[in-house]
Amino acid sequence: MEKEKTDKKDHILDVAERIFAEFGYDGASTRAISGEAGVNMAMLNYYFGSKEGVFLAIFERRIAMFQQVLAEIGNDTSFSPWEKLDKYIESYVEKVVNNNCFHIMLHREISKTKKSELTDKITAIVMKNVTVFQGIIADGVKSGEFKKDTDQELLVATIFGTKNYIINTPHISSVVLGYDVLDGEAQEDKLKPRLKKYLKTLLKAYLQN
Amino acid sequence: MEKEKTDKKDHILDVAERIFAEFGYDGASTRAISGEAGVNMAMLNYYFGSKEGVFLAIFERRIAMFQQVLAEIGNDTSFSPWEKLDKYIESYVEKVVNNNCFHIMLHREISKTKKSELTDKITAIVMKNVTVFQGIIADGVKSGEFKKDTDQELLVATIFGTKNYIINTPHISSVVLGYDVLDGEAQEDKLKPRLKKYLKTLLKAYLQN
DNA sequence: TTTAATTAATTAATCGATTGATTAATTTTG
DNA sequence: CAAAATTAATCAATCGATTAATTAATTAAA
Repeated sequence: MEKEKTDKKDHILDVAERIFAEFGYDGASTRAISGEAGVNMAMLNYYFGSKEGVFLAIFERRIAMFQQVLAEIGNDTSFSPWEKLDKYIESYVEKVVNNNCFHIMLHREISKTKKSELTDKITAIVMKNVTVFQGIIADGVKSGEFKKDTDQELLVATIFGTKNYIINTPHISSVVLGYDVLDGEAQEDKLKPRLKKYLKTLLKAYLQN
Repeated sequence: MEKEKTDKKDHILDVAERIFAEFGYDGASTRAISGEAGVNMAMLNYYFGSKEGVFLAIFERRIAMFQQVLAEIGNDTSFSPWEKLDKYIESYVEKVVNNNCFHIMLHREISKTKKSELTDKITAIVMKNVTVFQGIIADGVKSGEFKKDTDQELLVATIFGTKNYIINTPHISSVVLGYDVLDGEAQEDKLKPRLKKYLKTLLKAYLQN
């Protein structure tokens, strides 16, 4: 019973995540979400309080995933900067591609120039990831393993931006790459390994002495 | 009079572009747009037919800008691949930063996974730019000036993605870079030259033999 | 174990507010 | 005067949210 309820809630959040990715936060109506999820509209408010509550619940559910990535690599001193970089790329590409709906939803909201409670919250979450990556780069430069005269900040934009471009503009990137980047099978067979390899190569080209 | 009318229309589109960037297409109400522009709400429909008409009018107004970039460099055979690349970066960074509201608005809409007439239109526009860039890279590889074993498609994602990340997630990139990336003065003094230089360096590192 | 009481889950109907759009009347312009 | 521009008022539709009533599930009492 307790388990079933959680499953039902999870099902609603799964559907909501997809609908938010399809239509955007404002474009996704609670009727569309509840209808697609096969539950009464009032259940959304019963479970999550409000539409924004649904949105935030999706976030809370995924935050754990993000922080796991950080915990894995973050302050592990047994790895070299290059190894850390590799592990970070591996782990991050994996998580982002697997949760592309959430990722698309997140970035659509954060791209609103008007500040709000929501954009602040999202910014804080994303910044955690950025900071870890920045730390790895900074350490590598400090220890002399990475080239000195690099633009560390814009390199951040490149790594996250490349990944965003592929995931967040699927209509474009699917044409460029020649296969549907949102298709699960294509992601496993083609996109993930290719993207990992490319990002590593790119970083090496730019950071190597 | 004819001139004034055009000015008024342009003013409305300027305001609408900003509001769309702030709140997204669905989040931006026609009342907010007309109110901010200081015109009666009915004028939007009188001039542009509908809310979507306003949105499309913004596009039509900016498309010229995009195609200008293409015309400048596109098929000019007097430039070497490296020169073309330089010019493309210069021109593109300039246009995108100057029209960041439009750019944000465009990418928010194109990130909707659900296909629609609108996403198709936007995709077609963006693809024109992508194709030109791809052509420059392909030519360079063909002529032997660029390294052979590169991932040309993902390099596209990197160039456009880096720029997108800075412009489309201003709350993040402003923190990372240390200044407001949406501020006109900071854009001229810091962002533009830095971004141009970085992208050229990055391309050189990845493409040079 | 059966039954009564209590809580949780779910539904259909409806609320007021806001949305984009339209109308008809008015003002401005040529 | 005639055409274009502009306004205030209002339209139906949709939005998120709430209500009160009903069913299902859990617990307590006998």
